[in-house]
Amino acid sequence: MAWIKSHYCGYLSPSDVGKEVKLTGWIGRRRDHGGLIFIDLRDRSGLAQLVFDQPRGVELFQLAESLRSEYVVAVKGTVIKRTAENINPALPTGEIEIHVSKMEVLNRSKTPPFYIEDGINVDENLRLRYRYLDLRRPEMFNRLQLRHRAAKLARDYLDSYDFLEIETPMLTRSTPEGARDFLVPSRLHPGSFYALPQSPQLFKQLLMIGGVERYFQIVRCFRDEDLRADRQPEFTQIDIETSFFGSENLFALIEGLVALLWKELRGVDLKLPIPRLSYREAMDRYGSDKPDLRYGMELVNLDEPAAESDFNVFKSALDAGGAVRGLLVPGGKRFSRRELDDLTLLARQMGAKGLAWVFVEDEGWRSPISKFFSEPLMNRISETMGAVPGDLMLFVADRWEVSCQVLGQLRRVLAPKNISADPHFLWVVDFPLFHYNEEEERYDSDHHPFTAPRPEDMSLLDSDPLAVRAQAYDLVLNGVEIGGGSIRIHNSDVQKKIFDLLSLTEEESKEKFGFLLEALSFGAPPHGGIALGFDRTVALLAGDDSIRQVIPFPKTAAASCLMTGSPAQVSEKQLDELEISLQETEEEES
RNA sequence: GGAGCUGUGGUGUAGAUGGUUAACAUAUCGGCCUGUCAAGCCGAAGACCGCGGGUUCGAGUCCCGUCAGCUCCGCCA
Repeated sequence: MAWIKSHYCGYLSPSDVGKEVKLTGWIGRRRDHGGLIFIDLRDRSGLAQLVFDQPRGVELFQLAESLRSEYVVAVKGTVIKRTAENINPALPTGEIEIHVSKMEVLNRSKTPPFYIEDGINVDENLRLRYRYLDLRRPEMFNRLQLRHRAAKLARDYLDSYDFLEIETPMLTRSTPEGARDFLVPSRLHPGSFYALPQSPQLFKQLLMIGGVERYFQIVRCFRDEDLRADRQPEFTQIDIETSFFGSENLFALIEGLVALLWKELRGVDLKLPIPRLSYREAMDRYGSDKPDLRYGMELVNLDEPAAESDFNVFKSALDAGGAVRGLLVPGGKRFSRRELDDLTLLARQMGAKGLAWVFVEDEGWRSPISKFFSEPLMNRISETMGAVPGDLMLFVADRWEVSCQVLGQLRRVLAPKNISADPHFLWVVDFPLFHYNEEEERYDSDHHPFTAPRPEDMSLLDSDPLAVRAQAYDLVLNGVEIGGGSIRIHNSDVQKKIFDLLSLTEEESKEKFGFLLEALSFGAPPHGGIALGFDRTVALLAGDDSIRQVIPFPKTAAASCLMTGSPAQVSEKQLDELEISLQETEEEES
């Protein structure tokens, strides 16, 4: 029997009744009644019920009796309409079944270690070790399919705007700053190493200088940092770069793309344009540079009333140029002393010196700090916060960033339980160009060293670098950063100046980035771009919390692959060819 | 680098305060069964409780260490 199927199992319908079909797939559940056997035949499309009984041939029936889970078979049979009482409304193909006339077992299978079906509850360990079995589960195949469709939509969309998909090197050079690089030793240059790209950043800029004008790439990136539910050592970006294309054009382009994805893949109509918040405002109102706008609980500025209190913690923070911010927790009276202690601990871990709390009751404040506040002041603060009896108010007084960030973290922890999954997109713009690196005692790029300052802030580069705003932007969805980009520096003098401010010596910047500085001096067009985190985007489209769900073969939290056993040791010969010797591992003496 | 949670037949779980034959469901194997779709009924086999120490007359249970998975902090331009 030829193994080409005439139909997919899951797409058979009453309109196929009477047809002779050829099906291929895997054996799912088997219901053996002795003289009558029902078998769910599964392929990537879904299930169809096969029926075997004695009168249709003893040999075929015996073969059907020998079938076990995950055997691979090809069958030929007739699509039959089920009688009314035998219809299974829970199954898309529940109105029909296949009366098999011929069957070939193409392969047998060991008993799988877990059920090949949706909604299973097994250790992720097992799923990762047997990922190929996990991928047979419909919900996993659907994720692969969703990912494919998202990629295809993005490609076609960008193609329609004249973007070219262009590949860039995977073996490139290590650059300072940014994440830790994955290094690849060079055999032809012993002692030298390639780095896998953290992103194609420099290459896409060089493509702009190369006259491409509109580039994109759905590309793997590598960062040797610790993992999270939304971070893998290798991940995929939709990487975009354009020339002669200001940030407004870029926003419109990306908004069109995400609207297309959500429309086609989720049936959701996004309201465009996507709202924008400056970094400053996002921090001030939500305590985060990627706020989740699906719920309120905005932070409240209490600088003025706090200054009038006798509470030294508030006053000294304000005197030092800091800020006092409040977070209202509606109905927060249910919090126990112990839960408050946990919140305080969290606040301390986030860098706050402490956390002040106030229960608002009918009689007024119940709080360890109430003695520092007059009655009118307490009322004024409650009013500013919008608090009513039964609510809990949390206050942090510290440096502005700390006050905001700590309460922003608490806002996330204390978020309402049943927030909708509706997509709330947001652009966060006007990031600072630099932040101060206390450890290294120098300025670091907030985004990356090729980000252009806002033109009106250029003069601040010399006087107050930390006040310079960048032409950088992040795309945020429901509290998740799904993309970020910037307008780049296209002038070699400005680029030199930035390198200088980053405390890169002329020698260093020439050594590491000389090719870029030279390229910028040959008529570099104004350009800029963005990269969307493809794994995160697909995970959000799929409604998953972890990007591992939408990556076919992901790594564990310790960055290993449980299926292949990578990373693994290599042979002496391989190391010799690379002139690499391993250090003796130090045995602990105890 | 740090913190927390988890680890018991193939799988998912139960095993208060330490007590001798580690329980249940499901899967598996065998038998019966012609309308099931989580098929049903009967029976069988299957676990040295992640690993290594320790405390104890006695450890799945308590202690220490270690490994693995997950989550978070640091880290991620």
